Amino acid sequence: MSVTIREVAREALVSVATVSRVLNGKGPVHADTARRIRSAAKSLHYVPHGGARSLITRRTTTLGVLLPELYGEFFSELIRGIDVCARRKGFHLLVSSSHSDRAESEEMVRAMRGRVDGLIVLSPDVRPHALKANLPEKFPVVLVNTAGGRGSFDSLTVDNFGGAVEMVRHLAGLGHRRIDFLEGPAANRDASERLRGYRQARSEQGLETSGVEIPGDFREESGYEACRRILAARRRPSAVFAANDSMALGLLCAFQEKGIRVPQDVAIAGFDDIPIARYVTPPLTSVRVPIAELGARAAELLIAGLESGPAPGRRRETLPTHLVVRSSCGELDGARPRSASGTGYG
Amino acid sequence: MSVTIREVAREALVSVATVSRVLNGKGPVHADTARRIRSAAKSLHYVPHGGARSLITRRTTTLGVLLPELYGEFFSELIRGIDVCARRKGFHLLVSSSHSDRAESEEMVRAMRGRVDGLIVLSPDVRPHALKANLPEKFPVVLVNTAGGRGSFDSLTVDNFGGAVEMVRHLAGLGHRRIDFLEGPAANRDASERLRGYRQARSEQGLETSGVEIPGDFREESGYEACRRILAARRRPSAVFAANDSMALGLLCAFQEKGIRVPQDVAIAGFDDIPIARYVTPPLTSVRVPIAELGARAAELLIAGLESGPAPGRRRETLPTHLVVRSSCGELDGARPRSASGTGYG
DNA sequence: GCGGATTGTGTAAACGATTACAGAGGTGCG
DNA sequence: CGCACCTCTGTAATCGTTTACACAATCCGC
Repeated sequence: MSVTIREVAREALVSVATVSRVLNGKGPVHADTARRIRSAAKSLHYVPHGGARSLITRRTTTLGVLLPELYGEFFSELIRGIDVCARRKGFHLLVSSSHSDRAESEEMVRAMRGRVDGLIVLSPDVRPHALKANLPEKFPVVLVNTAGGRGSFDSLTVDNFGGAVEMVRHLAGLGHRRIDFLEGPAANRDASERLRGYRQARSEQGLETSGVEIPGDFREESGYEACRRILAARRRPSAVFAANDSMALGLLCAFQEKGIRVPQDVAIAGFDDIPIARYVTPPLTSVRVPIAELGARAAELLIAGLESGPAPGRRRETLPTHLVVRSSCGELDGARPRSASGTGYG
Repeated sequence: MSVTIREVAREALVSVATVSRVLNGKGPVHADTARRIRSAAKSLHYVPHGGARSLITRRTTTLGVLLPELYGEFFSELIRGIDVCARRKGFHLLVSSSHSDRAESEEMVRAMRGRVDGLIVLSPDVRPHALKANLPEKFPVVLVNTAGGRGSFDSLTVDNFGGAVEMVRHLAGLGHRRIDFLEGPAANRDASERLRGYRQARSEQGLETSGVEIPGDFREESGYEACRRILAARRRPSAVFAANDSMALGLLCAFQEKGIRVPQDVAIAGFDDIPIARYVTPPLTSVRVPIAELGARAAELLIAGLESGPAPGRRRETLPTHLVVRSSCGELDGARPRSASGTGYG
């Protein structure tokens, strides 16, 4: 079928060992021989067989990435971050997404054996113990935004809690006393941390608390729907803090259709700072989440662990978030913060 | 290091052949023996080594996906589509993105040897001949939205040309005589096809033609920037057709900041129908591109070719696009088309 | 009780690479 | 000249599987 090292050897009139040496740059080989081998390899379109190679070297130079069903740009940003870092260090990516139930996740974990050197896991469905049961002893794993990474594996999170706290303080600082919160999916770790931050800051600031949490699912549609509940309430909020930007934008759209002015009648804030956030009217105040950096850092951590053997101790890192103030909360008078404020999403 | 089939065999007091037979469900094995083997495998956390296995079976049950540096949701949607289909057929995905120059692309192609059974290629940088030079004879490949797939490989496209034509006709039908076009990146195939469609329909409809094409790069920022050029022109367009939604939204934002009303003062249309398009004010008229289906179809085509040997003839498919009319062009009077109009992006 | 399936299992040869080891030839030095 | 030591190359073992083939035991119909 496809050409092997043996055929290259025959063509160049040498043994397979010498071919291997030339192609991997190891061991001393006569310049003429090397030239002959290289030209034979090229003319035969020889490419070494990854599987065979990894069998003996015990390395695949491939990182596995396990993802849940994800909606929107988070996924692609994260992959991009991981990929950039992995590529720089000479690694490939074996990605598997869209697995929602736990059995399927575990199946994926098993399928990665012998194909990857380490794993980056994002699925909140994969419990640490399930990972352990399906992986070789001491297999390198980095958990990202996953619940209960306690002790077993290296793990990485963004400071969802801190970002939410900061946003609520910002809103309170602008004089808002009643701030509704538009929740994300109940099972989602990021969502619950943002909710926790909101609650903490709300009570810390002594804000109103009656019936101000509205269910949502991170999608534009649910933000749009939330409008109805907000308008139906006896007392209306002066600000709404959505657990992510997509919902904030859905809500913004709904408000504008009803003739409710933002930010004059009600302020809106989001979370994530997706690229479009600064290009809606009014531009959306949000919390910048360094998604690409999160991915890159995960890859970095994993590869470091790969090269230096098992890590000394389990690491747990939290990446900071940053408040991005735009005019949807009335702070600025229509001036649009330009890209000089940092893109990071490019 | 990690447990092999040999250790399972020893534990279950049988030969490796029998273990393999049980785990793959081939050949007759005594029920008791099978039970013993299965329990040994489970207690040892045995997982077969993918590399070793693929070496002998000559199958990896993995599909390679080659992507360029991509911006926005196109990437994640496409991957999702591919993944859903691949998973259903029992395949994994080896993804590689962010390779921009050609040498790097070729390197990636080579790296896939022995790791994947077939390739889905999106990079416009990978010329067909470069593919041929770096792949085994008859290696299954499906090209997606790539220039010059003429003859060599199966290929798949969306009807960018037709979609653009349809949009211009729609705008002309609303009475617009001067329709500016906001271009995508010059090297991008989708962008150039959309431009071609725009030009074709423009001349077909006998519309104005002087200096109405504005450079852009598919990003919000360039749509925002385009506003300046449009306002500086001697004659202003009554409609602007952007080569993608991101730019359309950037332009919309810029217009609104200048107090120019959409659609009363100027109409705006986009291309792609990204989820946010129906949640801006006013909702954006666009062209629906079935990205996820595109990915799914690519995977389907590839897998079909895998299972039935080399395809009879090279196939070339074009997926249809659909006009999605919302109020940004003045057709509707503020009523927002609801998700009943078909999501497909969920 | 005897050939011929049938069933259950083991032995060993692949698959395509890497690499330890050894050997061949040349060089420098005492 | 002999010995140690390079440089260059080949032989063969190895990685963890699958599977063709061989073989033993059991079963069936006569």
